[in-house]
Amino acid sequence: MDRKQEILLAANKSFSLFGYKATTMEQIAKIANVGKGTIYNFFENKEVLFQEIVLRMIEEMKQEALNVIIEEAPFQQNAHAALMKMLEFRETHQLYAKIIDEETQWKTPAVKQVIGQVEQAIVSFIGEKINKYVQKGEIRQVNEELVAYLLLKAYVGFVNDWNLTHDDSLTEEEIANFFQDTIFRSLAI
Amino acid sequence: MDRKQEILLAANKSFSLFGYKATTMEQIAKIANVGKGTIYNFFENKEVLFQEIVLRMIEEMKQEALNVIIEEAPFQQNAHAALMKMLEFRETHQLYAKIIDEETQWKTPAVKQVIGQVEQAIVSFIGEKINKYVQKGEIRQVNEELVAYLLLKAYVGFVNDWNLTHDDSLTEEEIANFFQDTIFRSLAI
DNA sequence: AAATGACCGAATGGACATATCGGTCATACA
DNA sequence: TGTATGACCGATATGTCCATTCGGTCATTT
Repeated sequence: MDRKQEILLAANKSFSLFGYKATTMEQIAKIANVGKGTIYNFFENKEVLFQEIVLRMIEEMKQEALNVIIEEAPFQQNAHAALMKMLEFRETHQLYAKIIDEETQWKTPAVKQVIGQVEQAIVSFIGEKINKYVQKGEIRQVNEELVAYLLLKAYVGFVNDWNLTHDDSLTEEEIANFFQDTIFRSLAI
Repeated sequence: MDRKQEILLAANKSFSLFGYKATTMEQIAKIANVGKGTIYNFFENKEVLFQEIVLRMIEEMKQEALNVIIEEAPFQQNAHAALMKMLEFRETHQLYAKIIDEETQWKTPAVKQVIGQVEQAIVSFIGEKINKYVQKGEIRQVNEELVAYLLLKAYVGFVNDWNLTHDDSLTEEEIANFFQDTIFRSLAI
């Protein structure tokens, strides 16, 4: 397999297992079976490597969402299906939320930038989809950025934050049905 | 004025100005014009003092909300009015979010407990109001806890988190109208 | 009975030495 | 000639003192 892929896999494994700070470039190199210097042939630095992994995860998630969206299906059905698909990866999302949170506490501008990029990537993807259905005339005219932002915050809230103050998680169905019943519903014409 | 009130005022001022850690009990005592020991006649420890301040702020907010709610008015109007009233205090809310966030980074169970209490107090207040309108038959039957939780997360999201990735804040009207247009709207029969 | 500040032990922060890590680059290698 | 590599370097983190500060107590005062 090509070295870049190996490095990404190794880094992903190490970040997931030990978090950002506790992962060293040497460790990644060892797992990937490459020299430390090789990593720097592909990635500018540790921060960028991490960013690349996160951004690739988002791309994967976009693809997963697109795979369950049926062009001719009504908005509600597609929204529900896409959300259920995302929820299949909720543990992964929680894990990355935790790692990014660990990074956040440390307040460098680079971290803020990563968070901004992640948020922007997700919000603009959701925003585009919302917009498509607005144009189709299937849902009301709304500020798609605000709706997308709300959806993201709600998702993180129920998948991640909820467990901080509640003993048991909400099930995928509870979450998806609730979204269906509130936010998605409010968009209907 | 009674000493407990003086202490609360002094502590509030100091926490707001310097944050939790940088505020010392001696400092509070000095501002309040009392001996340090006196504080401990009213509050078990620093953590509890802070908690008391936050919980009192929530009580104030509840009162402010109740003051603008008109018993006979429709749900949408009251929800909008209450939200607009809360938004008058958004800077204060942001400030306390920051202080609590500062505390959070430090991960003691006591902090988690405070956060839990704050969340629970807010969610159960909103939940009760939601429930009232459900019983009146003005809004759909929904899981009031989930709706309240969503409203809280959305509020914090737009008032607090939004500014982390955007240069300019949303106006009170933008936020309130958006809520009206999405979450509140979805509750209508 | 309530208020207080001297007092205590624990926690914090500063200073300094050491270790570790991110990142570079001269060399090896293909 | 271009890619891979690990020894090397400077910066940052970690560990270790010790002095100071702070949260919390309590004997004394009011």
